[in-house]
Amino acid sequence: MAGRTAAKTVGRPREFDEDTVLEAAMGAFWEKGYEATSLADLCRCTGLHKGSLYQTFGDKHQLFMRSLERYAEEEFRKVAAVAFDSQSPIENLRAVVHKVCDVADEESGCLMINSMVELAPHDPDVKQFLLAAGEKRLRVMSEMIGKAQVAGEIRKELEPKKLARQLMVTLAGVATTSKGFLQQEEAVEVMDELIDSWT
Amino acid sequence: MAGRTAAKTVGRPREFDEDTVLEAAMGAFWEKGYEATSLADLCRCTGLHKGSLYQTFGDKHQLFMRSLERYAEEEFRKVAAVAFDSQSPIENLRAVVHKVCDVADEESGCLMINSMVELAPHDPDVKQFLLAAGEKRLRVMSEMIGKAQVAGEIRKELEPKKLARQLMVTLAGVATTSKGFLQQEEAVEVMDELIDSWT
DNA sequence: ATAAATTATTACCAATCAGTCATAAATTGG
DNA sequence: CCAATTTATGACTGATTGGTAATAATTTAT
Repeated sequence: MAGRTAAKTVGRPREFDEDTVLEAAMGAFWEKGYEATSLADLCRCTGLHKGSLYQTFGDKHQLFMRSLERYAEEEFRKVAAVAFDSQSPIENLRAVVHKVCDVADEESGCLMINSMVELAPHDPDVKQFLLAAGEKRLRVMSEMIGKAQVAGEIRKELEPKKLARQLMVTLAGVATTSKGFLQQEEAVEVMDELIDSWT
Repeated sequence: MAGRTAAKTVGRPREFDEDTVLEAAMGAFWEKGYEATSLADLCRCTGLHKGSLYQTFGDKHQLFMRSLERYAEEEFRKVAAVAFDSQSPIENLRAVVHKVCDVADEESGCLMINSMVELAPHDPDVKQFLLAAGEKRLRVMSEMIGKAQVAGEIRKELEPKKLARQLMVTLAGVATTSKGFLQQEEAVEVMDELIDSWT
């Protein structure tokens, strides 16, 4: 099995770090959207020539998918990192939701939501990926809500699945309205008020 | 002042109805987004040559703004039309919200929300227009919520402005997730559950 | 040193982009 | 009929699009 660093291979070695390049490309797609980001833009922000970009990632669409996947992983990691800070399940839920609200401190929003709006209806790859990512997040939130109910912090007559869906839809709304129409503090307030109504 | 029908003027008469053309253009922007809609697309769906398009509406961006304005007016008209059907203020509010949920029966979503995500952060004209449209809708909803409180249908300790914001953010979430991730009946359920939590 | 393999760079491609312009056609007013 | 005016049409831009191919550079293995 190959080690974590690049195995010695024949041929001219790469002069760039694939992950660094991917992050730069992701940033461009995140800020401007898929259609509005040209290959020239991607070359500019990665420092690579288009030849290298194509050789490494394939075409623009494949590079985008890699960017989207990378974004989703990174976002999940950041959010999950605060999911066990407290002993109180509902506080953990709040922490997770607040973390998602970090999208609202810049106007780029969330790459997943941006792509859902711009691409999902006409791009099967994007749609399939976002469906899976959404289901995963829905599962996690349902679980957290269930735990909070066991701890007596959320009313037991409410269905975790429905509450999780409520949470997801509202968070999607936060991600879209954060593009210059809702301050971060307002986003947090909106989410807190929703969760408060469950106690 | 000119009458409502085209005043007799010198020169070759138009062979198309400006409003019909505008509606066709709006449909294209709605379905594919601004960047992904080319002038060739617009010519195809309107039946006009680009020369006529430019002479009548100016450039692509102006045509888009006209489309967006038209969409906003039409949407508001449709929604407002059901705002007085019942004697019960909260039922009227529900009817309005359900009407907005009509966006969820196709995957094109809402042109205003689509534009908010795709364009608002980098297009001052779009942002300004959407800010005004959003404030108007927030005002209307606050008023309706206030009336429902007077009628004793919504708890009086809740602030209408905050509830209206809650409604708007959740509706924005419905519009984005309706692009293949949320069924219309689910959208209605989400909105109803939110309003139920206020009673 | 040389061959093989891989990457970097440049030149190049057809297609499409938004936008303009000249011309033809159709109307009204005189 | 003729002049003025407006619209319809298609030809025409230069720039940019995503994508490819040829060549130069750099490495390892022999």
